[in-house]
Amino acid sequence: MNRPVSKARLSLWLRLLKSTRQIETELRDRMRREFATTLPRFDVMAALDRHKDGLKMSALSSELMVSNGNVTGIIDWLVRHGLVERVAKPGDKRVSLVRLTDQGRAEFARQAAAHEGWVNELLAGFDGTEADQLNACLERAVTGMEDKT
Amino acid sequence: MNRPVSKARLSLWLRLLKSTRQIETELRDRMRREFATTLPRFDVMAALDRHKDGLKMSALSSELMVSNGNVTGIIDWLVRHGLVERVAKPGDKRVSLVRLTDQGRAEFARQAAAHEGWVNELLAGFDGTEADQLNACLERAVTGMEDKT
DNA sequence: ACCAGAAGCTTTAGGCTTGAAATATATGCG
DNA sequence: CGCATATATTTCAAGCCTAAAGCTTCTGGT
Repeated sequence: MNRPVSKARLSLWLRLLKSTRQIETELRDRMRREFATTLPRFDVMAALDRHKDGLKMSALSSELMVSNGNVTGIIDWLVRHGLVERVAKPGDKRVSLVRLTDQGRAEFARQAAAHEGWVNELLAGFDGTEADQLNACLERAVTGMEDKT
Repeated sequence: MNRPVSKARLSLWLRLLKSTRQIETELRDRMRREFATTLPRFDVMAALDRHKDGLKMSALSSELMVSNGNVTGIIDWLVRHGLVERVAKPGDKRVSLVRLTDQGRAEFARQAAAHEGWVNELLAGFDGTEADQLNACLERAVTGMEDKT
């Protein structure tokens, strides 16, 4: 039927979008019901947990691929609730490093365990090999994309 | 290194999220610069273009996998700008069918052509076979997911 | 030392998104 | 018919997100 490659790529893009949205919806729902929190807050805490010695706001937003100003509000909330603290960086008053409090670390550990279980369940359709292959495939293809933007 | 399968799935999920976000960001940017519009508006118009004889609001939101109330505001905007019209369904005053106007159809055709080109360019890292395989793989795995939700 | 420009963060305006409540209409059962 | 229940949509409050503008602080060249 002579389907041009651009149609195949468009289909793939729509599928990618749909799958991601479906999984995200399910995870958001469980996060809300089980922990009364949101996915963006969880994502921020996950990034901070990966960087125990603190992250700059700009590093945080680029790691999460969201805009700079956006993170401010989420961090404000986490600080208000005692899960995160801002630490002035000695020698540069512009920078505020941000990191989990002990309470934040404990809370995150609870959430992360559940989260990993949910993802494992939702992606049960992929076995280990398949998951690794897909991961590599996406990484390769989308990494090459960055030049063009 | 005995990496459990749940870690592979978690990695895949993070990769999926990151790739999708990256592509979405680029598409949003181009839509804004070239057509002064947004991705959600484009998505709505695309759905309406696929259903020439009109869609119920509820069918629209379920097709796009977004919440019911959400679509109302987007449709309001499109109606205000003459791209979409609401048509009462005879025999059921609750329902309002919604469809593209001639102007909407023309505008969408312009945008869709550019959009397909952009996707084709951004996903150039996948050849046709690979795109089809990935598409099928995602469809299979995520379709099986739906039971659990 | 001065100061132009860069770097880091926050604020703001506008739009998207959700879940829940509210409104309006339809349907079926007694 | 009369009314409970279901269906279709909108409204609402709260939170997420972006781009752009606005602070403050640093840095390097003169």
